[in-house]
Amino acid sequence: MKATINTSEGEFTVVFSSAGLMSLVFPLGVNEIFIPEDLEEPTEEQFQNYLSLTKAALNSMIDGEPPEQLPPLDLSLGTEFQQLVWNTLLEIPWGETWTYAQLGREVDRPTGARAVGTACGANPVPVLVPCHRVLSSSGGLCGFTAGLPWKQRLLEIEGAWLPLKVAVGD
DNA sequence: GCGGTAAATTATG
DNA sequence: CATAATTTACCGC
Repeated sequence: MKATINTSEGEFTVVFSSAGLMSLVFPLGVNEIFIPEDLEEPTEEQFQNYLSLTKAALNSMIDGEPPEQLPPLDLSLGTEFQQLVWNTLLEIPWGETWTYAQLGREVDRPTGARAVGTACGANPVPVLVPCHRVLSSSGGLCGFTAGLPWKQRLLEIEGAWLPLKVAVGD
C-alpha cells in the first residue's frame, strides 16, 4: 500500500505492509521503493492508523521537535545485522549525533564502522530511523542515500549540526 | 592541524 | 573477490 505525505519540505512517499511502515521516500524520489511480491497488504484500518502516525511523526521532525510516537516499522526486508543497526539508531536521542565507530561498539562490532555505514545506507526508512545522526569520527557527514543536503538539513532542524563539537556521549 | 595515500576491517552481492 | 555512508596511521606542508 503506497501513499504520500505532504510536508513543508515536500511530498514524501511511504509504503505500508500489514506489519507497519515499510519504506519512506524523499520528495525528490532519490531512493527507490522495493515492494516484495508477497507483501501482505495492511487493512484499511491499519493503513489509516499507520499513515496517521507516520504523518504526525514526520511533521514533528520537520517542525523541529522530537516525534512523540513513531509508527510500527516493518524491517523484515533487512538482514539480521542491518536490523540490529537500525534498531540501535532508534535509540539515538533527539539532537544527538553518534559516529559510525561508536555505533559499531553498540552492536558489538568495534572495528566494523564501515559495515555499519553500509547498513545505514540500506535503511528503507530515513528520517524516522535517524541514519542522519551518524557522522564520521572527525565530525564529517560522509554520505547519505538521499543526498548530503538532506542529511545536513535534518541535523540543522534538530540543532545537532556541530561539526567541531559532535555530541561526545560517553 | 590539514590533505593525500595506504592498510585494516566487516557485511553484502 | 570486489565494493562501501569508515578508521587509523604515516608523510609532507
